[in-house]
Amino acid sequence: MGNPTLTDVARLAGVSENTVSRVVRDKGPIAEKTRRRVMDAIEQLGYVPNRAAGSLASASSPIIAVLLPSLSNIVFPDVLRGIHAGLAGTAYQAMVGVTDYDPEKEQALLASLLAWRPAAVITTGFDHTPESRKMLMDDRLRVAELMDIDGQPIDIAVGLSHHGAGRATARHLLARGYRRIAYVGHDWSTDRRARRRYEGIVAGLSEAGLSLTAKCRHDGPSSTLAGRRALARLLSDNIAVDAVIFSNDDMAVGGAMHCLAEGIRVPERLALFGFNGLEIGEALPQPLSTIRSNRFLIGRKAVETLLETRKRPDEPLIIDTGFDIVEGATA
Amino acid sequence: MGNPTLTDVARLAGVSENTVSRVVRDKGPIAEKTRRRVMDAIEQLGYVPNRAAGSLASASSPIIAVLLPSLSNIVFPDVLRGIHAGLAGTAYQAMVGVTDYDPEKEQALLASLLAWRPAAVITTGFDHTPESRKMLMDDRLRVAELMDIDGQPIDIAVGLSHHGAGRATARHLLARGYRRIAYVGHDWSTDRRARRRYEGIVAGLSEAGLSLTAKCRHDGPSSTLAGRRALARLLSDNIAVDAVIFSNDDMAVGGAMHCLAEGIRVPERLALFGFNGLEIGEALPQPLSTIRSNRFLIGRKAVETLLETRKRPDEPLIIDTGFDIVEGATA
DNA sequence: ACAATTTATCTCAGCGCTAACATATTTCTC
DNA sequence: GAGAAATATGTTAGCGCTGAGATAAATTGT
Repeated sequence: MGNPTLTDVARLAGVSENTVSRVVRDKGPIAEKTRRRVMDAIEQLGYVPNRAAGSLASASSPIIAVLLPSLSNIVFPDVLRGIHAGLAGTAYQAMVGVTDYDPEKEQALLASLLAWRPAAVITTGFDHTPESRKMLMDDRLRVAELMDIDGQPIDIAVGLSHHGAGRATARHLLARGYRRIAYVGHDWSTDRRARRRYEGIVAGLSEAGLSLTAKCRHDGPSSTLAGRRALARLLSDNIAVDAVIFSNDDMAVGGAMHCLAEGIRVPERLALFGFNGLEIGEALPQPLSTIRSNRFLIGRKAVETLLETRKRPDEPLIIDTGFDIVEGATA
Repeated sequence: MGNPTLTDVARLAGVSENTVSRVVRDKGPIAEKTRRRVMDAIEQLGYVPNRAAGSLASASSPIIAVLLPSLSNIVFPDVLRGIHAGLAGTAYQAMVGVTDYDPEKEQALLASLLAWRPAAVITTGFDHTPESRKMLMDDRLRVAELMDIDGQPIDIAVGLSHHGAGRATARHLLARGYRRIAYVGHDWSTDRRARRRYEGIVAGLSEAGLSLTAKCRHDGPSSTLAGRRALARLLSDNIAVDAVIFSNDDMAVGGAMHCLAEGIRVPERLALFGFNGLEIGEALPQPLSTIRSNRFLIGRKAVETLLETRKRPDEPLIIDTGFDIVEGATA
């Protein structure tokens, strides 16, 4: 019983423990002959280094703590994919916690993840409890705040301007001649970025001297079903509307389904616009007009930047992964 | 600099290190008065236990290694949600690796995750390299193999019978009077469970003396777009077909989109059937007929069962989370 | 060929915690 | 109120690895 340890390998290879350690970590000069001998011993014993011991001795662990608000729609799994892509081939491991958009939960998870002395923390947005903020302020810790860049990052922020995306949406629809624009959204007490986009939309319209013709907010998380129902509700008020901006693609796809079911001609009678650029939008009978957020890129870029240097930059760094308007056929 | 340690807390509280350790881990008898004193000291110093040290000393870590084939569609994030739900409130943490359906990658990730001496490993399916299998055989390690139960588990398996689900699909369509049934699928060299369902479909049809009227396989991962295109291709052959079974809901939703775009009446002219029971299927103009796989439950149940007892059962345990036919309106 | 480098390896203390056992303190029993 | 039993706390020896510095071996320059 008991897995083989460095000592076992060292004994078998006839070298000191430290030499084995150096071979394993590929650190410091090693004679090729010695390396081979050590590698053979490792192979023979099936040695797997004990990371707990390594972390303890080096006072740092190859762990990246990742705090995501949710895994319920594909957005954050996409970010997570990006994170894993950035981590692939390194010795680092992601340790994920799900906060359910709750800063208190974030704080609790953060405390428990910090117990591993991670090399970095990846979290979302700029809303943290004061306690969380205090923990994240520690200069020895790298911190990435993802998704949003409209704020003051602790260390680095990677994402896009949601206000800008909202504004771009408004301008796009205005340029296409739509004037009676409505908004269909979901609960943004949790999803602050949806709110930022909304504010951007309002700002964009107001620059043209306009405002939203109507709005309808579903009181809960976004979903296709919610979008479908919310659009139905909005239209039942019989206010003249020629375009609807949805809080995201899930909602927008639901809206498209409502139009299909009710025979509402899109975009002639009603234009639809989403946000995120999900694959499902492309597969609709008419591809959804939307804005592509580069979620995978956000995750990957965050990891790459964090691993680039062990130390924080002098000034908080903002990495804008941008967004693209996807023309589609619904607006 | 340097975080406060057990020793610091012990000194401040005027007790021995071990007492602090026992308070922190809530283990062994502690006088209420002592506990309070220690807690105060912990609070005052902002002490966070070092898990690396703990793991080293106790030769086990509160880590659950999770190996998922993909994060690209919502299926595995759903499982992961279940895992996190099961883990919430415990001291355990999930450490996730993504294998891209590649047993070699699984093996590499497994080796690297084992370096943390996790309490358990959660992986998917029964296909592992011999080396992986050897690592998983270690009796001190709990192992859960998720998604499928048609096989011989190492320790426990949690999931559903994909063969059974395929068979149920065939029977359901037969009972509804469909006879010319086609199959539209994706690449199953990686996704073995899709293949098992296919085999179940064939078996179900064959019990009624029938076989598939036509089939079309997209050479790549499943997606809405792939489903849409594959159905178009299938129908372009002009073979009389009155129902199509898709390898999963992503593909089926794509198929539904094709029908919407082409004005094919569903289910009168063509019935559609999926697999998974995704939310998007419910939001279609006609709710998709499909089979609900209880993905969240699979993840949660796996964790709960693993944490129930530290030791493996004498006999490999199979936990059937079942499946439900979702009637829908497309078949 | 001898010192000055460079390269390769070793020695050893200690990271922060836990397990096992020893010891002290309180509570009960008759 | 003495001893047994239960409860509460302390002592000590590592867990397996890494970092710093010491030492040895090979290479270079002159």
